[in-house]
Amino acid sequence: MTASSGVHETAAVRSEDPARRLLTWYDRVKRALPWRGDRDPYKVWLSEIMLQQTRVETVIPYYGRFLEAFPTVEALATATEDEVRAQWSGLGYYRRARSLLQAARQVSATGTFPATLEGWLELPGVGRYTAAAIVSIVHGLKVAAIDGNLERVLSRIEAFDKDPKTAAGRLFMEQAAEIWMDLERPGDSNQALMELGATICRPKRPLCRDCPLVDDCAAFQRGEPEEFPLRRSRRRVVERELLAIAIRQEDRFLLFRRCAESEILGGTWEMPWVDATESSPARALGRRYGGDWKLGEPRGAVRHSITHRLLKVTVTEGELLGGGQLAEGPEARWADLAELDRLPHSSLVRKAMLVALPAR
DNA sequence: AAAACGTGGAC
DNA sequence: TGTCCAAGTTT
Repeated sequence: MTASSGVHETAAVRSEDPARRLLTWYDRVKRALPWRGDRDPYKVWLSEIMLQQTRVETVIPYYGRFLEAFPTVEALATATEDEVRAQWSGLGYYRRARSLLQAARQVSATGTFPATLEGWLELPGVGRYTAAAIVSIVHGLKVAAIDGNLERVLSRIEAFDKDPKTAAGRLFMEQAAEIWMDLERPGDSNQALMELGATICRPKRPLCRDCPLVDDCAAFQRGEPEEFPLRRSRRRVVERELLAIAIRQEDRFLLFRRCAESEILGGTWEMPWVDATESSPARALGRRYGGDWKLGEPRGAVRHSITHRLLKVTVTEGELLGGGQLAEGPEARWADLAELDRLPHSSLVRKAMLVALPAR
């Protein structure tokens, strides 16, 4: 690969080699993040799970609150799923919370955290990236943690002309990352590359003037850093329309707990909804939540649509007949507005609920 | 291998 | 307003 061109430099100029320059830059400008500078496996693990597909700024408050609620892996292991879910609420990708709890129980039963890449990979929710990040930071093992930042940074430096997500791309990334690994500080090498990707080598409008590696960057020399990394064509977004029924009692809303964990937002409390293509929404509601439903006629002032990614939600008023489901219990309960603020899926059901409020 | 999985910020 | 996409993992 092209980045190996620097290998033949003499020892005299070694202090200026790109990997050294990267670490020097990192030491100078790295952000002071709550999980930085702590090699406690529990904290590093937690931070890495929370950071999966989630921005640093989003994670910070959750990280602190979670540690207050569950200061140790033992504390987490003895928590209930609902307690963990409550701390995770709003962070997204709720499978992570379930996996985290399962993993905590595994670790607690074992008595100790893993200390190898393979050991970490056995924990649920810990994939190749996360395991690599943890062992490099916590145990100082020389393993590249290839995340989206690394893929972008390395694709640009090498002007790599393939999708990093392909098998060939992944192999290339592993080899390219190797060059940037400092034997003394593998964790910092990984974090430096990630920090560079997050703050300088951004997806859009990278700050190449401030980049410590600009002289090593093939994409910059071509004048088209934003063209990398190459990505396979996007799949078409298929929209699915849902009908959400706002069942109110003054300022409280009826929520249901859906049982299937495999569905979207599985296990969380939700507003009753059905697929909008159902020929008989009332009957579909009965199948989904039980009981006999009768839907009120949608009124213009109340009916409202929002679109969220693959979903379109239409809110309408409805009535629930047959009082059995109105009682609070494991399947149904009332929630007030304050609680709605703490519900996940804020862009979807919560907003749908709020627009269903009577006009002031 | 491709899809599913949440949310919020940027443009 | 719509699109992109972020410290990925799982099936």
